[in-house]
Amino acid sequence: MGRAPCCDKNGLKKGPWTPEEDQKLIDYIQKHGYGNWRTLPKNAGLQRCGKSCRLRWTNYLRPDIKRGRFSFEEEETIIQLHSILGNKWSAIAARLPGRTDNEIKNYWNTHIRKRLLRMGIDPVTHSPRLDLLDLSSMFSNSPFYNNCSPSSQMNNMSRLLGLQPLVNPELLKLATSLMSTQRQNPNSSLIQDFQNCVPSNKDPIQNNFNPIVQTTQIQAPIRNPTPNCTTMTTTATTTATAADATTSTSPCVPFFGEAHLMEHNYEQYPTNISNFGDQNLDQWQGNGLSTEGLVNIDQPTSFSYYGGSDQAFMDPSLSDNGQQGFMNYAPPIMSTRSSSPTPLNSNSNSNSTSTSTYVNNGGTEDEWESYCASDVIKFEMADIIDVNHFMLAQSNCS
DNA sequence: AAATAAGACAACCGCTCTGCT
DNA sequence: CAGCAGAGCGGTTGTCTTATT
Repeated sequence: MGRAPCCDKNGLKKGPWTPEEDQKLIDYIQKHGYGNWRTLPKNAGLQRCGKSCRLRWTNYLRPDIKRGRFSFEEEETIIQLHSILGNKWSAIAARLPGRTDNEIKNYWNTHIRKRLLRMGIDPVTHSPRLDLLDLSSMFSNSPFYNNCSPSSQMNNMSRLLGLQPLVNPELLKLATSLMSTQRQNPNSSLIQDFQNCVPSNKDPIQNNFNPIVQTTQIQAPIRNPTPNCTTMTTTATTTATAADATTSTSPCVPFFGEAHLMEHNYEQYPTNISNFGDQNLDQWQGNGLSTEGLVNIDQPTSFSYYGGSDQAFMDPSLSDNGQQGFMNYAPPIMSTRSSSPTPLNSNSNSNSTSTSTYVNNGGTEDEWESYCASDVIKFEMADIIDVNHFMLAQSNCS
């Protein structure tokens, strides 16, 4: 038996709401509260269906709705959260007080999405749209290319994409090795393991996404800089969901990290994604990968951006007494251009001063776009940590 | 100044999922 | 377990404003 329609459509008004209708709805809800949307319009004297009333209330009339243009900070937050949560507009809206999911969705589709596309950023993956530039096929038939090492191949591609300084050659080495492995043996268990690590996405665009990016995604640095801090490990050979994640409070020991990842003996491919240590980070930076513009997501107070100094990393004192599985990582999250050196989501009450770094102090359009391009090291946070956990921690501290 | 196109935003539609009874 | 209400989502349409011709 099918579900009964939410309303009898006959005689019910559609289209834009009039001020009178708005007032009726507001008056009724102020008197009786909302709920039972099916009977509400009749009781309120409205010729609307309950769903329409609910949407009008939640998207427009609610007293805590903030109208007006989105600020840079809000835009930053949307992009960050979207890179973590995807199209979970309500979850994103929950982190943007006064904004509704519909409003954010519309803003995303009409502004942010278009802008990212113009800049060559895939708004779904938040990564450069290498899928549109399948350069590997351009080179794959070239003797020059075939004689190159995988890292050289990727470096060449990166140069063509203007990404040269942004990607750790060692990471590229692995990625390209994986590519070649995949070419030679598409059913390679290693490739499957990698793909298992990368969250499946029902979005066909993402499903078609170039595995170059996907395989590099899991290698973003996760860092635990101090002893006795909470670490989080995930199982790389399974889908790395939050349920798979385990935490421990054991002293931070050197983790397998990048060097381990670079093992070309794929039989020994690590089963744990662990932290990205100082040495690795230094190497990362030494290879020209700026930490600026990378997001420190472990802070329970808010997102913030790495400033480039070590102080910008996690302070155990901020990690909820080590009970939370916070971790630092260099995620896909890009920084949008900031017009002023204002800490992103700076919370005046936050004790995260050491991590309240600034959004790309330069602030030119080119710089902003280059940060977007650096997003090649996308890290699908949502499948690594429990986003709700993270969000809860955030709200606990806000 | 008028017509048209483009952009932005509000609202709707159809569907799935969840929680409650 | 079935039925219902509500929430949420992606996609789409309608309306209004602004820019362009």
